[in-house]
Amino acid sequence: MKAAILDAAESRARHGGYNGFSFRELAADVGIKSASVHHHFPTKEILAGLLARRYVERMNSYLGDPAKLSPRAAVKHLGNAFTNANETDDQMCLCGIFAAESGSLPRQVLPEVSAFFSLISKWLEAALRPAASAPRAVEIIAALEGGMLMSRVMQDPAILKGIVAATLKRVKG
Amino acid sequence: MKAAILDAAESRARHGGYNGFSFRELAADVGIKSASVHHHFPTKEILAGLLARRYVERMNSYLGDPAKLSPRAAVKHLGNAFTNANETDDQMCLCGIFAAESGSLPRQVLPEVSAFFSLISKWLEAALRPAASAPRAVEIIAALEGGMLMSRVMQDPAILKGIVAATLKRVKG
DNA sequence: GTCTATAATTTGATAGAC
DNA sequence: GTCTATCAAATTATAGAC
Repeated sequence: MKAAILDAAESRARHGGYNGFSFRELAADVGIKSASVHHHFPTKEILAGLLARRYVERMNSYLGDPAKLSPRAAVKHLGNAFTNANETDDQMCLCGIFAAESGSLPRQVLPEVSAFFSLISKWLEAALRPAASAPRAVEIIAALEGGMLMSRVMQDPAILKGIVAATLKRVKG
Repeated sequence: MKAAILDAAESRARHGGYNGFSFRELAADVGIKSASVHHHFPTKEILAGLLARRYVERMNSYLGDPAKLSPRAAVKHLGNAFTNANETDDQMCLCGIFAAESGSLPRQVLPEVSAFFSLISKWLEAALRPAASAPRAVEIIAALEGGMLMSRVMQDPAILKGIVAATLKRVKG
C-alpha cells in the first residue's frame, strides 16, 4: 500500500506539482481514506521527501554503470528515461517540476532534488569522458528537462525526441 | 494598482508556481485586502491568464526585430533575459514554471503559455536563419529553460551562464 | 491498517457599507 | 477602490474506535 500511495503521488506530482495534489486525492486513487494515508506518511513534507528519494534511487538503478556504455549509448539511455515518461503519460521529471517550483517546496525536500541532478550529472560526465569534444553533461540534462517542459505544453512529444536526436549527433564515440 | 498586483503575482508565481501563492498574499504585498484584489481580478484563473499575457507581450517588446540581429547577438539577447532573472532574484521563467505544472493549471491559461514558446521559437528561428549549421531554436530554448531550473535548485547561476556560453560557441555568424 | 469524525487553517470568492 | 464581514469548500492533520 505504501508503494501504491507513492505511485499515485508521483503521477499526480509529475503532472501538477507539489501543491497540485492532496492527501484526499491520493486516498481516492488507491481506494482508502485520507486518514489512512497519514498513517503511512505523517506529513506531506515527509511524503514528498520519500517520493523524491525513491525517484533518485530508481533512476540510479536504471542508469547503471556509466563505464559500460559508450558516450552515445549513454545519451540514448538517459534520453529514453525522459522520452518514455513524456510519451506514455505526458509527465514531467519529478525533480524537474520540484526544482521549478522550489520556492513553495518544503525545505526538507530540496536536498533530495539536488541529489537527483548531482547523480545524473556525474553519471553522464563519467560516460562522456571518452568523448573529448562532447557537450558538457549539464548542457544535455538542461536540454532534456527543458524539452520535457516544452513537449508537454506544446502537446508534441517530437520536440523532446528531436532534442535527443540532435544531442546524439553532437556526441562522438 | 493593477500593475502592482500583477508584479507581486509574477514574482510569487515565478518562485512557487500557480498554486504557490494566494490572493491574501498578493494583497499583503501591495498593502490592500484580498477582497480588493478580487475587484481588479475576479478569479485566479483570470489573473493568471492576464499575467501570462503580459509576460508574453513584455518578452515580445524586449526581443524586438530578429532581422536586426546576428545569430550570435540574438542568442546573447535571449540568453540575457534568462540569466538576468536567474541572477537577480532566483526566478524561473513564468511560462516555464506554468508549463511544468500544466496539469494543475486552469485550462484557460495554457494557450497563453503555448504562445510564449511559439513566440520565442519563431523569433529565434528567424534570427538563426543565416546560420546554416546552427542548432535549432527549440534546442536552445529547451536548454535555457532547463538551465534556469537547474541553476535554481543547485544554487549556482554559473550553470545557466555556462549553458549560454556553450550555446554561443556553437552558433556561427 | 483502516475507518469515522473532526479540528484548525487556508483558500477562492461574494455581499454590501463607505 | 477599498474596506469589513463572511461563506463554502478544501487542505493538512489528529483522536480514537474497530
